[in-house]
Order: sequence, then C-alpha cells, then structure tokens
Amino acid sequence: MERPLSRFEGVNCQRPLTSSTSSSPAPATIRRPPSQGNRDIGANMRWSKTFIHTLRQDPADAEVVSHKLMTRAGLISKVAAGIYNSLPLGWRSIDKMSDIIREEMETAGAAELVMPAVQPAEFWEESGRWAQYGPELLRIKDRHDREFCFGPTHEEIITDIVRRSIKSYKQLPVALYQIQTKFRDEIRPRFGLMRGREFLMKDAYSFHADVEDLDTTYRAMERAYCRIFERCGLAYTPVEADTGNIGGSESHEFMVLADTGEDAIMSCPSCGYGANVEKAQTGAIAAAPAWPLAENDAPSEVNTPEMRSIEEVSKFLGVDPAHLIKTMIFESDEEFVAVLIRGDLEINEVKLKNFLDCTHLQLASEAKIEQITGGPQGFSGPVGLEGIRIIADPTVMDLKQAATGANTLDTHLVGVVPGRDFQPADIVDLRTAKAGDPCPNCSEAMIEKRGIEVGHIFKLGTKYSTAMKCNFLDAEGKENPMIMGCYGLGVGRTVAAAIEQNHDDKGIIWPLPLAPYEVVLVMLNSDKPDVVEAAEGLYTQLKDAGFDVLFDDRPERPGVKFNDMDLIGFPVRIVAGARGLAEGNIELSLRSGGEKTLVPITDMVETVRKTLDEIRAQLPQ
RNA sequence: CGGGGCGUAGCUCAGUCUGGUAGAGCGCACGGUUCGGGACCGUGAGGCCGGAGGUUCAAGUCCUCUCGCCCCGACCA
Repeated sequence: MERPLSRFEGVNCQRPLTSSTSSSPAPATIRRPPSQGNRDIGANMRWSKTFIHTLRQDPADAEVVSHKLMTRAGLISKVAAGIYNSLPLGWRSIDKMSDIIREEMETAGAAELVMPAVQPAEFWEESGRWAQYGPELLRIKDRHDREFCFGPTHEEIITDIVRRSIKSYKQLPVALYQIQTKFRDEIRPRFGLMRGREFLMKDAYSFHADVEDLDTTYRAMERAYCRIFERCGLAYTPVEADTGNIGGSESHEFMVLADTGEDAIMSCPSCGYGANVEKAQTGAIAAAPAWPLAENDAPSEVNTPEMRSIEEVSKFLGVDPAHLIKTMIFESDEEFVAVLIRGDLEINEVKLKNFLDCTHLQLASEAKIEQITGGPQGFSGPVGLEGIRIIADPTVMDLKQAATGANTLDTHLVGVVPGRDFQPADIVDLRTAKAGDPCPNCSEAMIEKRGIEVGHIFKLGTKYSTAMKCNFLDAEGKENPMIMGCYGLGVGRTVAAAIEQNHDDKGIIWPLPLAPYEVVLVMLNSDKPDVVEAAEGLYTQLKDAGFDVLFDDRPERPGVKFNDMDLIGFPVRIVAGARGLAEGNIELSLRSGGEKTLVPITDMVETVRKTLDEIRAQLPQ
C-alpha cells in the first residue's frame, strides 16, 4: 500500500466522543444462548479436559510483558518469528474481542464478510501496488507458476467485489468488514503479538457517492472504535495521524497508552489535541536568544577545526544551538535537497517526505554531500549553495543572525542573515514536535506519551476506485469513481495491549470483557469426597446459570493453583476447599484486588451474579 | 541489510576460554510422606549439544560454511 502504513489501512479519529455509556443493562452472564451454539457447554469449561499449560519461567525469547505473560499463561505459543499459535485460552480472549468488534461494526452499519488470504497478482497490478509494494508483500506462486500474494490488506479485493455489484448512487453507501488473518513480511517482527507478521485484523471498507457521506461513515467508525476500546476497559487516545502518500484526507490512529508502545504521541493536557509525532504540529516556537556576537554586513568565516556537531560548534563559537542553521542533505526518489532547521530542533522526516511527495527518502551519503556542497559532512550550509533545492523550516527564517557551515573543511560562517545571504526555494514546517512544545491550538505545553497503535482509520478517497474503475452513475447519469474509506483494527494486538496495560508482577489482570473466562472455580482438597461433591455441585449450578466459568478440577496443590489463577488472571475467583466448606462457605475474590469474602455455598450463584454485575456497571455497555 | 547476542533434555540454563564417557533446577512417570500460596524423599524415562563439512587418536568444546531465534539500528515510511 502505499503508505505502508502503520499497520492498518485506515484512518483515525478526532476527539473521541466522550464516554458513551448508555445504560441498556447487559444481559450479563450469558454470552450466547445455548441454543445458538454456545461453545461453553462441554469439556472446555473443565481444566482437566481443555488445554491449558502454564509456564513457570519467562520464555527466553520474550522481551515485553504482554509477550511474556501470554506465553507463560498458555495463551499463545511461537511457531516462527512473528508467527504464533493462538491456544484455546488465548483464542477465547481473541474471540471475545472479535465479538465486541462485530457488535460495534454492525451498529456502525457495516456487514461482515470474509475475503481470501491468498490473492491473485492481477488485482494488485490493476491498482499499481504490485510494483509499489516492497518486500513486505509476501509473493507466492501456484503450481502453474501464476503469481499470488498473501494479503497484507484487502483494498483490491473489496474494490473488485463492490464494482461488480454496485452501479448506482442509489445503492450507496456500502460498508463491509471482515476479521481475517493478514500477513505482512515485516523486516523485524517483535514483541509477540505486538508486531507479528501473521496477525488477525479487522478491516472495514466503505464506499460513497460523495465526501459528505464518507464523512458520516468515518464519524460512525470513529465512534465505533471509541466504544470498542472503552468496552474493553482500555486507556486509549485517538490521535491525528499521517496519511502517508494517500495525501489530503483525514486519518486517525487509536493508541493504547503504554510505555512499551512503539509510537510517540504528542498531546495537549489543556485542549485535548493529540497527534502522532509523525504528524504533530506545534504552536510558535520561542525565538532564539539575542545574538551574542557582533553583527556583520556579510557572513564571515571562522576556523572551526574538527567541529562537526551542533553542540561542538555552538560551544566553540559562544552562541546558542538555536543560532545555528542545521543543514542536512537528503536524497529522495529523484533529487537531492538541502533541508535547513534551527540547530536546537529536529527534522521530521515524515513531514519532509509528505512535502516532497516521494516514496523514498534517506540522508545522503558522505560522498554525495561532498560532491554537492563542496565540503565534508558536518560543514554544510546554505550560503552560496547552488545546484540543489533548499528547503527551510520557518524557524530558520526567523533568525536575525545565524551561524552555519561554510561548505569548507573546518570552517563555519557567522553573521549569516537568512533572506539576505541565502534564499530557500520553500519554507515549510518540518519540525519534529517534542515534549514542552506549545500546542498548535492553545499554546499550552504539550506532553509526550508512548502508545500502541491498535486502530487506524482513513479517508482513502478515490485512489483504488479510480485505478480499478469502481464507478457509479450519479443522479445526472454521469459516471464517477466511488469515494472510499478504510478502517483497520488489530485484534490480537489489542488483546496484547490490554495486557500491557493490565498486569502486576504475578500475571495478567484481565478486563472482564476480554478474560478467557470471567469466573474460575478452584477446587482444593480434591482428595476429600465431600469437597469434590460440593465443588462439582457448585460448578453445575454456575454452568447451568450460564456463567462463563472455568472449573479447575485438577488434583494440584493449592499453591500451584493459586499461582496459575494469578498468572492467567481470571477476574473472579471462587475457591472451594475443605476449610471453608466445613462451615458451608466458599471463598470469593477478585483478581483486581480487594478482600476475600466468605459466602455460604447456597448463596454463591447469586453472589457471583451480583459481583459480575458490579464489575460490568463500571464498563460502558 | 549492518551491528551485537544466543541455539545443549519439554522449559530455564551450566558446561565451550583450557578437546578426553552429557549436566543442574523445574516439568514428566512410578513409590512414599505431604496438602490453603509454585512441598519433600527415593527411583526412573528423556539429548544426533540447530545442521553440514573440516582439524584431531579423540569435538558440545577448535576452524569454515550454513540455518534458526532474540536485541539495536537502517529500511519499510
């Protein structure tokens, strides 16, 4: 795709809607009516019959906590780099995640379908991406030597589906989604389910007759995403995101806040502005301090032996780093450009890339720098620089007096006046925002957080519909390309993110909606027939009452069981042991903390119901 | 793709520098004692030391080449 986007083809949303807590009480305990294929009726509710295998030690190849815990708790296991099994316990969580997504997608007006994982090359050639997409696209051949790829995303296929059936504006809009396995041959997969190569993704696509209608669906998706993450009990934030080569349209990412996140987010504590650092704007940056040296009519050379870094040069010259003009030579698809930024600031390569509208961008090699500027790396400057396009950040042009490289070994210029001594071809915002920079809306100091990108929504426009002739007739009988949106959400990644956000040193602390089982019934003293009888009886009651319960019927020692329960993190734990049962009591506790309470076994079903209802009351319904 | 690290029992790891009969803990099986926060004793099963070449009387250990996994970076963008 073009923008190898982050992970999802999609966009992001603006401010989240606030809490969308309506109060239709959830039917709680019953996930699916038994008559409709409730899976919770058989062996998988009894530990001894299902397949749960915990590990005592962290796996050697796991680095982040979600990867460690998911492996130790027996949720996933690794098959190859970036490729994992979802084991029964993990699959239950993923499946619950999927169900929440389905409900919100349906509410947003999208219909579910499933497209193939393996896609013929011809569609990709039609959209132009067969050539554009790099090695991240896993290309395969069948026995007849025909070319296919394992789908990293499905714009081509969905566009083909829609163009076959939709011909009129009267049939629009259309919104479709799937929950399906993707494959992206990432250069470096890492962190378990956080950046896998094969991963489960919900991808939705919408088709519209006009941009207003796209906007309506976009907002509905934005709302659906907010509700999905809220329902999972996740601390998240939607941020403005880079649209990559798509250009022009809106895009938002949904970030689950976590220190281990791969993305940096700039946000304003005052007005709520939030953006991926790749995209983040800033308000006016404070001007450089007064120029401490004499002002010249023309730049004058200063010998700066071996002084290449901003720090060295500014210290040597006795000026502030903000007085330097950092000059960096970049190589894009077709040209070299000299990019100027104030010495105390950093260039945002994504912004530069967008401005240049190129697909490749990298720093020029030392040899190229010397060839273009006439001087070695570390001594480049815009004065007298010819034969290359010069692009400057506005902060550079605000400098009254500046210092810069002289394009000569061991030499810098002082007393350089932007506009007088050089004139850039373009002046454009290229700054990387950093913590403390003023918010572009309200000028309050912004803060930086780390986030895991769990969703990305995009206004695609007509890129695919034009390339693939996905057209419709409008009211005037004129043919137009449909306007598209796409909306991605990482299913497994969201589950992993939930663990990053909810754990302690003993294990996972599942948010109720994602827990593989909401309740675990732990039987201790399984050598005592009366305990077994009581526990089995309670289990039957709980099961019959429709609870999502796992019965730990293993004849293990108590310590082993308690540690496993803490590791896996079932929200509600019920313990049936000889000690309590002597008084007719069962013990109930929450993984999230708080006191253990003793409950008469006869009241247990009702107590569990109440407990779950209380937990649910804290979540958006 | 560059840099670094690691591949030895199901898991976590010693052993490799300095070549000489394959180890520990956990897990697993059996017996016994235990039994409300990962018990203890005893017995036992389980390895082509990632793979292929080479050096050597002798290779887990030394050399070469490969494959895999992890981390950083580049790249993807």
